[in-house]
Order: sequence, then C-alpha cells, then structure tokens
Amino acid sequence: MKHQVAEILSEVIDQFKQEGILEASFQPRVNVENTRDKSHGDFATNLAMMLTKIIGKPPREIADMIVARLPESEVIEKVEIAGPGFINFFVLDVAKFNVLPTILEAGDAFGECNVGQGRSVLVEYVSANPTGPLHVGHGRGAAYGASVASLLSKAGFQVSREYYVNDAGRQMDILAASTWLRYLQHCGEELTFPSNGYKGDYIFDIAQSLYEEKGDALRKSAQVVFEGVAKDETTNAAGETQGDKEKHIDGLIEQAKSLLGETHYRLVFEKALDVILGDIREDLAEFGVEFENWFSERSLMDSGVIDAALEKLQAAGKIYEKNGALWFKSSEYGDEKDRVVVRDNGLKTYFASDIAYHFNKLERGFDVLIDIWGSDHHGYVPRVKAAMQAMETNPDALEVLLVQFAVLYRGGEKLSMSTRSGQFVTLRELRDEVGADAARFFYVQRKSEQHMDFDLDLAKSKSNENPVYYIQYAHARICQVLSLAEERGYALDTEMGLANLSRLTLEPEADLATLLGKYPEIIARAAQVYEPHQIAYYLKELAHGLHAYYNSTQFIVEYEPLRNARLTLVVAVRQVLKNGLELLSVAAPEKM
RNA sequence: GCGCCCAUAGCUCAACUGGAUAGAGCAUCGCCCUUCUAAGGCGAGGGUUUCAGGUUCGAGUCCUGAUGGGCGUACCA
Repeated sequence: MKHQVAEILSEVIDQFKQEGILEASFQPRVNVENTRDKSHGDFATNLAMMLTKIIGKPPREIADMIVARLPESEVIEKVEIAGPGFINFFVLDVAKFNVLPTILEAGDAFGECNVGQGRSVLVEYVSANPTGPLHVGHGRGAAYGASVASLLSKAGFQVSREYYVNDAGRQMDILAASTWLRYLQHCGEELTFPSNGYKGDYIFDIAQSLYEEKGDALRKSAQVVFEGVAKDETTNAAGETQGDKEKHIDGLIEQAKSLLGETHYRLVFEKALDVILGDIREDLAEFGVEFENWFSERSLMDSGVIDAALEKLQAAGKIYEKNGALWFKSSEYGDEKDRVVVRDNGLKTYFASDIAYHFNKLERGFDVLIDIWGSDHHGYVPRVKAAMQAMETNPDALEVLLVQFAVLYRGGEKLSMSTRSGQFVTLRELRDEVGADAARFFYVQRKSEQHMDFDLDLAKSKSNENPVYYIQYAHARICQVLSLAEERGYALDTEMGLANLSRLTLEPEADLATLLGKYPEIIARAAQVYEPHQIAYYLKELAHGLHAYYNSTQFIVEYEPLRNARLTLVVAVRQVLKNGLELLSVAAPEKM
C-alpha cells in the first residue's frame, strides 16, 4: 500500500522533469511514512518540503503543484495538504481490507519479504564460556540473537546460527582444576578451595558424577597437590592481603596436569566441559534458542586455521615482532594500539583465535557476518574489524551488535552476578520463575542498546502488567470465539467472509485492517536495523486493536454475511498475532 | 586520563531513523461484566525529552560542550 503511494509520487516527479521544473538527472528520496495521527490520513509525504530548496518556492505551493498532477488511483479516497507542507493520503476502506485475502492465503508465510535477497548471513550469539550455567545476563543475548536470526530469515536472508564454544584456554584449565579439587574433597581429601577457582554448586555435582564413574582412580593426596604451589591470596584480620590468587591457581593447574598425566587431566577437563555444555544446550533449547552449529575454538587450533590466518596477515605485512612477541598492526585500521597475537612464551592469544575464527567464517563464504556480544566487549570491536580489513576487502561484511547488560531486580533490590563466585541468577531459574514466554518477551521488548532493568516480580505477575499475556490473550480470545461459533452451528465460511468485507464499516474494523497491512513493512524495517523489539510493540498494538474491537462489537451475529466478514477479519488478526509471536518464539495459546 | 554506550511522565520503556499536538504499560482517579474469556475495554490527570549552545522550513532524534550513570582501557579468556 505504502509503495503504491510512493509510485504515484515518483510519477509526479517524472512529470515535473518533463515540464522542466526539475532537472532530468534529479533523484529525490521519496519519503512516504505512516501517519501518527488518524486525522492526517493514512500516509503522508514530506516531498514538497524536500523540494523547496531545489524549486525555490514555498512548500505549500509546491504541494499544490504535486497534488494537481497526481494520477488517478483506485486506493486513494482523498488527498489533503496540511501543516507546513505535508501531503496526506487517505486510503479507501475497501482498499485497506484487500490485505485479508493475502493474509489467509499466505498463512504462516505472511509478512515475509525479500530485503535479504537470499544473501547468506551467519549470526553468532550467546557464545558464553562453558565454565558454568547460563545466567540471566546471557539470556538477553540469547533472546535478542534468536529473534534477530528469525527476523532475518523472514526477511529473505539465508540464516545460519552459531555458538562459538571457548573450549580452550586458561579459563577452561581453571574449570578443570576446580572440578578436580572438588572431586578430591569428595574422595575425602581436606583442602582449602582456591579463591580464584569456580565456586558454583554445579562444580560439586560434576565432581560427584566424576567420582561415581571413576572412584578413587584420579585421587591424589591433597598435601602432594598443594606442595610447592604459590600461596593463595588471603586477607588477615588487619585487612592486609597476602599471596597471589592468580599464581596460586596457575600452580594448581600445573600440579593437576603433572600429577594426573595428560590422559587423566583430559578426562577431568572433558567431563566438566561436556556436562556444562550439555546443560547450556538443553537450557537454550528449552528457551526456544537453537543453533545449527556449535563451533569449537579448539578445532581451530587442531586444524591449523590459526596458523593459516596469522600467515595471511604476515604475508600482508601486518605482523611484526617486538619484545619477543608477535603483534598485529591493528592501529593501521583505527584501533587505538597494536595487539599481541603470539606471546613471548610462544602461546597464541585469545585474539589470535578470534582472528582465525572470523577468517574461517569468511572462508565458509557468508555474505554477512553478525556477532552479538555483551556490551562489556565493545572495546574489542575495533581490533576484530581491523583483522577483517587486513584479511578481506570488505570490512562491512562484519556487523557487531552490542547488547547492554540486564540489571536484575527482585523486591526492589539489585542482584549482582558473577560466574566465578557462583553468585548469580541462572537463566534456568528465571525460566522456572517467570516462564520462557514471559522471559523471551521481556528481554526482546527493549532495544538492545538500551540499558535494561529486569524486574523479576513484574515479569512473574500474570496480570495485565505483563504485556506478553495481553497479546496471548488476544490470540486465545479469537480461538475461543471461533470454537464457540462452531458450537452454535455457525462455522466460519471464509469465502463468504471475503466476499462481504464491504460490510465491515466500523472504525475498529478499518483500524485493524490498517494495522494488519503494516505487518510486512514492520518485518522489513525491523530486520534492516536488527530491532526485534519493533515486533513486540507492533504485536501489543495489534492485540489492543483486537481487544478494543472485541469489547465494542459482537462478532457472532445472526446475519450470516456480516458474521462471516467479522470472523474472517478476526481470523486474519489471529494469523498475524501467531506469526509475530512465533518470530519471537513465544507460544500462541488457544485458551488461557 | 582516554574511548564506547546510555539519559524521554512518579516507575519501566516507545517514538517508523530529521516531521505535524512526544506515545504505551504500570501506578493514581472515574466509568463498563443477565452479552463471544474483565489476563479485557472507555476516559482523566501526569512532560522545559538532564542542562547550555549550534545546524534548518522543522530537532527527543544530527553537531559541540557540560552534568549524571553503565562499560572498557592486558603478552586474561
């Protein structure tokens, strides 16, 4: 509908060119927008104002010139010039209802568009370290990433979803060591758990399961384990700190490796990784968050991709040596300084893995790469982009979307979170407490770059305080009305309904039709700017339209043509509500 | 110190990417269930869009500066 208006306007521009009012080469951006106020019609254009400078006449005069040249249209009822020079278009009610047969025919596919033009896109999200269960902070990235991926898929992109598993590096060694120490405690060894180890309860569970499988096979005396290890950081009564928690934990990792030997150390390591990653997968699946691919960081090392990527940078002359380490010249691409990729001890940095990972993504042939990160990683963006530029001609292939932290409140109090200390609210707890639907909706309701307050009590309340139920209720209401109609022997005759749409003359009916017509446009816009919250707001608006209609009008009336027309309208609303909710992975229940 | 993000009704957030009188929900106050689900509807009050400048026909939106908050500034992952 909107582009029909835009077409009409570009015809006028051609007319202007023929008359010599505008130069033939002139290419204006024809801007047609939905009006905010119904008294301004359905669509408005600021074209007259845009042309004031070029034509050199006041906007309202130009508006007159445009209106005088508007071609005949079957959808436009009238046109008005208003305000500083807006041209408002009023759409015929009949034309508004044209969208209904389209919706019924397209069904679940209604709203899909082709802004992606089949381009392939890799969306990488969550990618939390497998060192503990997901907490509510990860939940936002999960909900946002999943919704963005769905959105892009509806908008004509070939979407792949990927989780990057950081299954290598020091954090994982700390996890393995933590698990082993808990295991030793389980065996009956007395020891003081390192202050820098992973203290969460889930480590006990893994250790116990390890003990059940292996018995005492991995047991070493605690005395031997802690022998020669640097002292842990402690604070005495006077408040003075002593020791070094980093050296302490590193020492314990070394002990674990040498005392257990490669095979047994690996066993503990894999056990912890498997259990935690399995838990994360299950957690996300229950949250409606799926991935086609779980990409292992270790596989990068094993397959030599890291070396290949570094060689590529080296060949491009972007690697140099300083102080025994290898540096990447990221500052040449706008990063604030150069970055180390291989440390002086010969170990590759995490950044080297990440360069390789993105190198690998490009090699897999994606047109667009999207990374969804927590905002605490924002400082990391320039160096990864720098690496992309050094490797690839198109730096815009990578889009990093940052998600702000969610601050959790319960009973008006802020809850803090830290995986290391084991003090956090897990995503699973959140789902148990408020339900997956409410959680998904709450997360995705906010713009991703907006700092978010997540009030657990509010999310839990199953009242109109929670918008997700408002939308689901609209869907359920429609279902109930239809089944009641059927019970009364008034089964819906869609064909008759579509043939009688002209009987829908009430204001809420036209409003609903207008809203339904906007859905595809909302999808396209939301996809272009990666903003699934626009879907959430649209659904609230559509649900409101339905509730208002429901309260003002009886659908199941005696007169058959009118009844079927109304029920057909309502069925179309139900379809769009369902499509939108599905996009956000929120259930569309038939009764509540 | 430097860099990135944010600031809109009492609270939580929108505002179609520069458009018309800045909108929703919650909270507050009225009204509407012998009717297809009241988890609903209708209405009222509530604003110097943090502040000060600038750009232009037009600014919550863009630019500069200030204030307040979040985050980042590793040869950690």
